[in-house]
Amino acid sequence: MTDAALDTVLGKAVALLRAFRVDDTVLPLAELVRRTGLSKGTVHRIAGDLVEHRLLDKTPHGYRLSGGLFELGMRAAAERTLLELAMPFLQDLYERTHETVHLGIQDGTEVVYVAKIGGHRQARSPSRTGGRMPMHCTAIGKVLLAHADEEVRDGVLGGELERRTPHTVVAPGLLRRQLSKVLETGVAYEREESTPGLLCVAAPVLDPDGHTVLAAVSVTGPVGRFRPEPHATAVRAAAAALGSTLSRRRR
Amino acid sequence: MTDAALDTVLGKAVALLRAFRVDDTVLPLAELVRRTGLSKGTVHRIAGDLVEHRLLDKTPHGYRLSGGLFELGMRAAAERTLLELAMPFLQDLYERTHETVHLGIQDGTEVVYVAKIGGHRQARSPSRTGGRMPMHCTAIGKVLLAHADEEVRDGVLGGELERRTPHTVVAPGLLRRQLSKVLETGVAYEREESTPGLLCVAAPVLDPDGHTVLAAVSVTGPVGRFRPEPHATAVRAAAAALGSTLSRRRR
DNA sequence: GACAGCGTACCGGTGAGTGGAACGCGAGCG
DNA sequence: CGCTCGCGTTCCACTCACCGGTACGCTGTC
Repeated sequence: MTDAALDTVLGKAVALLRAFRVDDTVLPLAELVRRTGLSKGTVHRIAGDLVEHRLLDKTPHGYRLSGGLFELGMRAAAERTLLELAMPFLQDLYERTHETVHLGIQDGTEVVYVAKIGGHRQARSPSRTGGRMPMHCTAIGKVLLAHADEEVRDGVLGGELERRTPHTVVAPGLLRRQLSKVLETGVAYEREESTPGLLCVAAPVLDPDGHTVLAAVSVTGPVGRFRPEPHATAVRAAAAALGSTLSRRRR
Repeated sequence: MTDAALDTVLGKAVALLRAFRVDDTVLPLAELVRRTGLSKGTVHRIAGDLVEHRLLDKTPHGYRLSGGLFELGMRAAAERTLLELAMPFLQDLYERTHETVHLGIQDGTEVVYVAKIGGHRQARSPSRTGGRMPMHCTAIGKVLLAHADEEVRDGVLGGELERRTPHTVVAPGLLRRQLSKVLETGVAYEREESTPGLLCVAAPVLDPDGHTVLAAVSVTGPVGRFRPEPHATAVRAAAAALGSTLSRRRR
């Protein structure tokens, strides 16, 4: 899982930033040394530089990603415009369902969540804005996968399908059948396949011209009170509306 | 306005990233050269490196901040936890008012917006998640300023108060009186002081123990249909509830 | 067809960056 | 109590990554 070249200052700096995993808040120097494999002196200096450049904060217990990085991240063009245009639709969808609403895009063989909104009673899901999940075991992932390039689809289906719960679909044949059903019906379901106790419906945000997926929208709720099927049309409608807004904006 | 040292690779790289202003989407190489003052060769190389490290995307028309940066930014500890904990309250507030809801924190002498949610009919405001505004002419800013350290308050009031609209309060005396009223009443108002046509109410998110401001919440709407006063109690309630949640979480 | 602006590529000198070693400190433990 | 271990910090001499000037090719525009 070690990524890019560490032989340049920049590479090391990025590695340092990337050493922070999604639920880390503050990491001590030593931990950074361990994760990056860099020498103590180097980490000390680079982390210091990053603090000066306001990408890291130094706390008594170690370093943490700073608000400057948050600001910078929110300027990322694609994600931000998608987020801003989508917000009203997600908002409507939330109001209609009062369940957790997600907006996700594809990146490589994974899903990246661009937005997550929910109320007080929201289902405890491990997803986070800016977080990642595998495609094969989430509703959003299945939607994206169903509409993805054949290459990506084969890549995912060909690789090892991680079994995250007893319900995770790991048989490529079954999954493939689910995906073609997604294309027919316009919605994908997930039933405790990524996280025990969670159910989910998702629909694609399509570019009406190019027939490509831009993103996917979903509604998630807990086993018990929540049934995904009744929300299918609402999710599909929200996603479709967002799709036409996006393509209108594009010209 | 040129910030940190450009004599190190890292400084240059950060300068390149920071060269993207809030509403830039894609910047050509030449523009980056202009903004950073670096030599063409250097920009070319560093931008290329940043692309390899997935902090920039290269498009036919130039470079843009990439999704990787978005992901990284969403891991910034303080902002993310604040955002996640606040979301349900903001959501409630939006549902109650159906107007644009903001969550902002103080950074130096400015406001940084951590969240902005709104529906289809939202007021056209220049604010953006991750964006900045001056403190003296926004409702959130006034709230934060009123509760800020004396040092900060004096700094802002002592400096030049930018006149953004004809309604902007630039008289330090008047502003100071407004601020003490904020402390009395628990809400701040803005009436077309930052943007023509916009009205706003904001309330502080206080740490009940330390009596320090953690953030501020606001509701914004357009002149005409929107009157801020009726929403004062709702905003105050939402902010207070968020405050006690935050401090409960802290221990 | 000349020109201007852009993106790309190349290169030799040099100082920024390197990581190992050494230090002080506090916590945990026998 | 003294020992030790892990952590953060500082220092330093070597060296190679980085620099910016120069040169090239391409694409529009007047």
